[in-house]
Formats: sequence, structure tokens, C-alpha cells
Amino acid sequence: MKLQLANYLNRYVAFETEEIDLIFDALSTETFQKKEFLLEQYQVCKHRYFIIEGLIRSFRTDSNGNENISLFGIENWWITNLDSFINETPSQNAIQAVEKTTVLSISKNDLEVLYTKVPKLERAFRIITEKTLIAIQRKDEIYMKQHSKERYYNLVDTIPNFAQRVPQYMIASYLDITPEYLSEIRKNR
Amino acid sequence: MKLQLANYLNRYVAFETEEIDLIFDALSTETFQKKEFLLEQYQVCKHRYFIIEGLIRSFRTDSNGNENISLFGIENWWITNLDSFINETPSQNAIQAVEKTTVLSISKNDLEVLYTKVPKLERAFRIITEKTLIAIQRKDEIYMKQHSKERYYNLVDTIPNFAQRVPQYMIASYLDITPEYLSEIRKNR
DNA sequence: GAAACTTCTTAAGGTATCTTAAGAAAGTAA
DNA sequence: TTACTTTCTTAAGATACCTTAAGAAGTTTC
Repeated sequence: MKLQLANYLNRYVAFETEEIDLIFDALSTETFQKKEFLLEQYQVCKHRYFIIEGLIRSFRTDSNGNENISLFGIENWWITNLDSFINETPSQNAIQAVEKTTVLSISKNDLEVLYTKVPKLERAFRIITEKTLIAIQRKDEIYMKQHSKERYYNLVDTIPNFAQRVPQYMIASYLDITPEYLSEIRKNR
Repeated sequence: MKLQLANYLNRYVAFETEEIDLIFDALSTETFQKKEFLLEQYQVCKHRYFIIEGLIRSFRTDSNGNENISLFGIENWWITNLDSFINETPSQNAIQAVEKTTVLSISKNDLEVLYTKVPKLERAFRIITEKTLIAIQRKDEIYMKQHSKERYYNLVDTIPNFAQRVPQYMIASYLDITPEYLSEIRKNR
């Protein structure tokens, strides 16, 4: 796991072995079973999670009881509700394991201490946050300019065997369409 | 202008006067007339802009000639096309002044040099990027859960006299509806 | 102050997508 | 295997929003 984290972080900034040790030691390992919650809706999100293995989703349940998935996370992604984590306000989204998932986690305070101990990490997270921002903007652009049929095929073509790992009603929720309509899309090729 | 920038940056990290001097000296002042382009669609975005005064928009023109506004920027916002700026690829969005606008600008290289000279700036931009990400996620949530009528009133109620500074067809484009439909929304209060 | 443009509104007909409801299929537990 | 739960599909009627077109209102230019 330490190697996996080191490989990941070194993609952004070259860290010394001792720095990796400091970072790894500040993180805790946790495993969540399928359907277990990393964060309940309306709780304050206290951690940032780095996914070692598995698949998670972030979603809100609206007043009609409909789930609305904003985000999937897979191996080598950081997951949190940033708004809640940074501002320490209740999260509008829950975070839940779709598969059995192992993560490394860190609290806000521990992360801030770590930034001071390992200043390069500040740069790494600046870059990671920029990449995340770019990913969201790309998703928005696809969302804005494509119809749901194209969005669906775009999604399942981009992430290999995604459609096998995730039930279709979750894909529908992520694409912001109903499962019924997704079913119709799939029927017509 | 230097004072405005200093006040802005000190909201995130406490800078020394000399650090502010270094940052300010690395930035160039530019003024764009109404409708003038800071960046044309399909060009590589070479700068990050800090808006001193004015109002700009970022938009793409699709194959049917429809404009699609992804973002407005006002005083004390950094604006760029991050995907294009970071990856040095053609931008799918143009950036244009809606009002006469004065900005401070910096190129990618100069910014990287500046990060090394003033390491605190790395932290400031890490935080600013996080805030930007949160803002986009909030916009997405509003977009997902509200109908266009509610999105419209939410927008004009949130930013004071925004509806006066921006023509309605631009607001429609930002809300991802047609001007005709916006007109109908406004008619029914 | 008229001409020329830009922006806003109205209206009619069309389409993507939703809602509801019910049954089929698949997966899980006993 | 049977029963139970979860997931997927089908179909019919409803609606949010679009397209096109044209005229009204507001702005800029000469």
C-alpha cells in the first residue's frame, strides 16, 4: 500500500523516501464492506480518503427519495466532500462503498500538520486539486453538449468494465436520467 | 491595484510586504474593452487572469453556432481555462470581456518561477483552487436539483444587480436554456 | 433623428425525458 | 428448491424545454 501511494504521489512531485514515510504514517487504513457508508448525508465530512482498492460513490437523496450520484471514485483517487471537509459544514452528499473498498484516510488537522512537515505535499495537492477541477469541468462540458444517449456510451466506453462493476440504476443516477429511460436508450443499440 | 491584490491574497495566507512585491512585479496589467477577447476558442490559454475590475465570461460556440457560457468572472476572481493552461492544449472555450475589464495576468512559466520564489503562494493557490472546486460543485448541485425557473431566481438573487450588468441571453446561456424560455419564465414572475 | 443593429418577447408545434405502474429477470437467503 | 429482495424493462400519458419565425423594444451609429 505504501508503494502504491508512493507511485501515485511521485506522479506529481518527486518525494524522498523519508517524506513518503511521514505521509504514510499519518494515514490510517480502513476497509468498508459493500454498501457501508464512509460518510452519511448531513454529517460533517472529517476525512479525505485515498482509495487503495474498490469503488465508491458520492450521492444525495432528495426530498422525493431519489438518489443523485455526483461522483464515482476508483483506485488511486482521493475522495471527500470538499465543501464539508474544508468548511466543516454538514455534507449534502453521502459517501458509500459500491464494492468492498480499502482506503487510506486522514483528518483535516492531521493533513494541515502534514503540509507543514512535508511542504512538497502542498504542491502535490495543489496539482491534484487542479486536475480534479479540470475533470469536473470536462464532465460538465460533456453534460452540457451531449444528449443522454451519447453521455451513456461515452461513460461506458471510457472506463473499462465500468458497466459490469456498477448497477445500471446508479449509472442512470450519475447521468441524471431515470433508470427507465436508460433502459430505453440501451434497447435502441 | 497592489493593495487590492494584497487584500485578496491575505484572505488565504498571511504574506510579507516583500512577498506581495515579488508577486505583484511578476504580474502584468492589461485592460480589455467590452467584447474584446482575452482568449479565442481553440487557442492555447497562456495566462491566468486576476480581475481587478469588470466582468468577463467564458463560453464555447457549438457546431450550431449556439453560445454556451460556462462561467462568469467578476472582481477578485482568477480566470483562465485551466485545462488548456495546465495541459497546453487548445481551449474549447473563449474568454471575453462583457464590460470593460482590467486584469493582472501571469504566464504558466512565470507562475512556476513565482511558486519557487514565494512558496506560500503554492498554499494560497491550493486553497483558491479548492474554493473554486467547491463553487463548481455547488453550481452543479443547484443545476441538478432545480428547474430552470428556480436556477434563474437563485442566480439573480445571489449576485446583486447581476441581471443589470449582463444581457439576458447570456444569463439564458449560462443557465443552459434558450432566451425564449427565459423570457417565458420571467413573464410568470 | 432616422437607419441599422442588437436584444427581448410572443406564439405554435415538436421532442427528450419524466412519472407511474406493473411485470420480468436476476441475485440472495433460508 | 422456494421464497424474498433487488434490479431491469415495457408502456402510456404528462411536462419541461426547444425550434422556428416574426415582430417589438432598446441601443448605437452616422
